[in-house]
Amino acid sequence: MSAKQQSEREFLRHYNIHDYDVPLTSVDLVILAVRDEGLHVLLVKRGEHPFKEHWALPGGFIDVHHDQDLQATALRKLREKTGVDTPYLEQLQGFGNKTRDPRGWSTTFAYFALIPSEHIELTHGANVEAAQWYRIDGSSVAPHLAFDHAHILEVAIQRVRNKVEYSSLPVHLLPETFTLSELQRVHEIVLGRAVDKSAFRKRIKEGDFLEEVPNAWRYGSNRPAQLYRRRPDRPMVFFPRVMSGRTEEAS
Amino acid sequence: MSAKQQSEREFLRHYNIHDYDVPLTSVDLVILAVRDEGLHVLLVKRGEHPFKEHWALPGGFIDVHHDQDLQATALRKLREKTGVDTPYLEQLQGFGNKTRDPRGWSTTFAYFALIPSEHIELTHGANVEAAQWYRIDGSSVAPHLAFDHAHILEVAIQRVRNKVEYSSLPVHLLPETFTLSELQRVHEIVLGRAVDKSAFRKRIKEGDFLEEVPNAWRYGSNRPAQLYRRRPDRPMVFFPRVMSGRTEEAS
DNA sequence: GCAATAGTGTCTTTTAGACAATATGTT
DNA sequence: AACATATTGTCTAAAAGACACTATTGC
Repeated sequence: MSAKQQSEREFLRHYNIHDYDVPLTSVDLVILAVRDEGLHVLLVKRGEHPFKEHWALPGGFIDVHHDQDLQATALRKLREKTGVDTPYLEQLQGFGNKTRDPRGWSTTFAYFALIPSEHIELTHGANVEAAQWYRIDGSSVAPHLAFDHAHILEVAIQRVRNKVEYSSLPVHLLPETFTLSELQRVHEIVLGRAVDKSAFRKRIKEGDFLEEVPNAWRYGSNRPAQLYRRRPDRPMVFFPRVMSGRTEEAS
Repeated sequence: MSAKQQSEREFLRHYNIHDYDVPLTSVDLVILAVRDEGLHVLLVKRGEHPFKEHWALPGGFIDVHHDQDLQATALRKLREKTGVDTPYLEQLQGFGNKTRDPRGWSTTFAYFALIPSEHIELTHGANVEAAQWYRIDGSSVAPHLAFDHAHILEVAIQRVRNKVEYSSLPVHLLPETFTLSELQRVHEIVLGRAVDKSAFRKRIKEGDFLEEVPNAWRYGSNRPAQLYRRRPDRPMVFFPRVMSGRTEEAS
């Protein structure tokens, strides 16, 4: 072993994180789903201090003994609350300051997850009294949430709305298979405005991140619609142009 | 005081962060500048363990007694290294896992800063032996950096390259006043390819985030060029379309 | 005048938006 | 056939790319 390594080893032997004043570090989740023609976020009622009895984003501390990385912490929390195992999960942003948590300097890594609304069973984990879907109306903010969670939620909604304009993100709000009209509807719901059918379909086909499910159709009292599914090899597509959206409101 | 508040107060009296196993939390900075016709990142040589003597991104721990929030920590670090006080500063992403730091589970909030290359004085703060500008070539990664800093740098470069395509970001790499040609050159340097003059100028004017400096010109052995400066009321502009960039390499 | 860079104009290409037309199922 | 929604086509509009042209300085 080199002298350099020896020296580093010596340093580590005496290092103890408890000797330092460090901030709290947590992971919080903005879990989004489309249900009942509206975008919804999952909130939980806190069962423990601080902010006991307040509604909050699901989240918690990193388990330094079991979590491999931040994403693992986020996935663990998501699984605990929803049972969903393979969502679309993306880091939103970090938040951290002196005042957001009464316990002291605190930071959080906020993630957002998109999940298909079907077959979600809300489970009440430890420290949680209740969980519920809260509808996102316009750009209005949620009611009074614990910590700075109202702010985090706002940032998340903005990010998702924005990303819908130029990426294939919204497919993750739909189940395995879906029709183009259903996909268009999801876009309209998230954006809060109508989208031109023809332009939308041209754009999606151009993006080439979907494939037809052979011989699979959605039937109704009208012409059947082709079912599509995501192409697993194209997890995310970015369009070179945003939907400029001069179109009127969604119906 | 309500029973609820009483209860929360009681909880906080007994709370002590040192009772828990928590991860390390730091803030790291990717400081970028254009100098000598190339994009450069500021690296420092670590003076302390771990990774003593290794090159790393500047950064450090949150000072829970003095820093108000994460941004303040980042600004403090930036000021310590460069003397720059009002850069463009944006949070890049959080990174955190079990293995990135030999001291144990560790997280970092990575920021990137864009600074004009003029009049930067590199200062060696505490725990730092040396600081230097490292040139970013193509998409190649930096040499062996401490921790996962090579990865963080890579993500930062990607983010900046991407953002240059659809936003007014690059003005922050230039001094107070500059010509459109100089701005175009910065775009070309960051993107690594040539940009069409006419299209570029139309786009910039369309964006309307610059204003002419009255009666201010850059002289040379050619036609003088109008000097421009940022419009303070339009800190960032996003274009509805990316520069698709079918153009050849930069000269 | 010549070199060099600043700045503009014109034509083409691409893709979204508007909106009409056609297709195919159910009732 | 009537209806409802799926799917496609046609025309227009907006903005970028290619590239040529003009403008203004120093030498």
